[in-house]
Amino acid sequence: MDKVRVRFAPSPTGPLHIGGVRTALFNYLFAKHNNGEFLLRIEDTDQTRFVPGAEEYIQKSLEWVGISPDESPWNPGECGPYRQSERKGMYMEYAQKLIDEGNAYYAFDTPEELDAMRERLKKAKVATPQYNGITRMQMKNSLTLPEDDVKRRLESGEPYVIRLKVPRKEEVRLNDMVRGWVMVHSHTIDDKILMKSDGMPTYHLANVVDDHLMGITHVIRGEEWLPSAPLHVLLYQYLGWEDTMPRFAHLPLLLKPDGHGKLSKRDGDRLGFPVFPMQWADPSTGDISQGYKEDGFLPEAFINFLAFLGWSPGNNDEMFTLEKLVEVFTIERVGKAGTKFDYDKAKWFNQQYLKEKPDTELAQYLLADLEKEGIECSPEKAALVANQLKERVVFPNEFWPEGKFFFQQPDSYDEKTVKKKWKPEAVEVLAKYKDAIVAMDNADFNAASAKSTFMGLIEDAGLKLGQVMPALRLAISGKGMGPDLMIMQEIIGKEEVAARIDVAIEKLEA
RNA sequence: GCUCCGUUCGUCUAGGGGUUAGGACGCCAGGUUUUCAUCCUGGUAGCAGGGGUUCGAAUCCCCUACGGAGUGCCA
Repeated sequence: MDKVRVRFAPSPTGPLHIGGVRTALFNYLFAKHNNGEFLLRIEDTDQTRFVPGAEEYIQKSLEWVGISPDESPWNPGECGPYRQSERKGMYMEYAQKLIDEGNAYYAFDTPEELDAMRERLKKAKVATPQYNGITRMQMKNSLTLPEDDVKRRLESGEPYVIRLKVPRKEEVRLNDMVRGWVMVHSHTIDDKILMKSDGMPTYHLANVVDDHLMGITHVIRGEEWLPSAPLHVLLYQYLGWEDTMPRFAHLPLLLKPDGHGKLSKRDGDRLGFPVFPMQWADPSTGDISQGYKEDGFLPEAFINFLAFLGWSPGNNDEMFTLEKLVEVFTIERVGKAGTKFDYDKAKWFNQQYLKEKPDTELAQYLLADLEKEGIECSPEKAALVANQLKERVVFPNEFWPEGKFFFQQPDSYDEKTVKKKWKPEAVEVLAKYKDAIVAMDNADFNAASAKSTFMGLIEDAGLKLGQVMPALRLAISGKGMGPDLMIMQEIIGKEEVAARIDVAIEKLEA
């Protein structure tokens, strides 16, 4: 058995969306599970749709999630080039072979003539107007025109395309790894254009030729390609490559979370969550679309979530690192039905991974935000703060807004809590507590000593915890809820705690 | 319209002739916690419908319905 080689073949027509990333991921997982290679090929045969920056975006996105290809335009292997536009000269040879063997032909119809043909057929109530075994005999092509006329047109430089001559009556079968045997009658396939008038191949030809030349053993792509897969099978047959034809696996589509239809680039703005792995600025409009990376998703959470869109390990396990996914991933466990995207579950995955991260690593996110705010902080303190916060947030970029009070005096006090819990008897205890800690040695002040001091005073006053604790929290953080109050104080420090109590009393008693 | 593909809790899914149809997210309730979050426990909710085959169907077959994709000198 040849070495497994798969490819991800995006078009650089804009940012990759999560459906594309999932396709890339499944390709990667399949390749690595089988000790194979994962390559990337840029399918840029449509020059009119080229979007600057799209290719770089694809590269960066795959890098971010950790599934960089073994061969690609920016890391070429033996089978280059890896951009179809740069392979332009390679395709005509194969188109010519098809023509020579009677499996393809030249066509000279203009777009207007094609439109007219389709209109005519529609009026005649033909179910599916197509350029096929019947209609091609009424069009302008090398099958209907005299040989010398064809020759003259070709030599005069008249624009032409090359079309596949699809047989009239033939059953085309393919054994899809996800869907099993799929069979279509050749008369439902039309004479697809193989070479465009600009000299570029269409997807169909380029795809088959390149996959063959690059030694691709398995084609794993979205279900939207299933209807044209029989056409590709035909091409492999006519090109004489049937014995090395790759196996196909058509992945279920990613659907809109609400309503119906394929998930699209616009859905992100409409539904309020990203559909792109990374932020994308549209070069023509300047519009910015949010991305998972910038929104605070950890790549391992993003990958884990994506893997479960259309695949499952077959047991109840849910947490899988990329390495673990490689180990257990098989195409057999890919489902057939379309999959709706659930953002809540994506967030849950992120939180699970966030909680497991070491404090020192999480501290980096906080440190970065603090630097932007111009606040100095030691890595040690940042780690302590992250530790207190990590089980209460979903995204690392919430550390700063959620933990502001670790670094700054509260600029306001939660009204509801003030109203309910800022009572004279509590304030009295607070004042005593402040005096008590001011009298303490700095070295003696910590969560434990703060707690025993505070508890002692509450007991002396004949009050309960719940009557005083919220007032202290309010004074320190301005909030009615948050992390452990005693640990908070230890991190913030004795002097600052005392100062904040003073400020709170002053402000709230005014 | 036509061709192809699909359909298990709201969502992601396990289960492929005999299961109390399992798990996860969400939601609800209770517990833990000074509070919130985390965490723990429990609950809610599903085999699209109809025919077969079979002692027995979520599971196999057929039909219907619904959904999706494709139907371009786009990929």
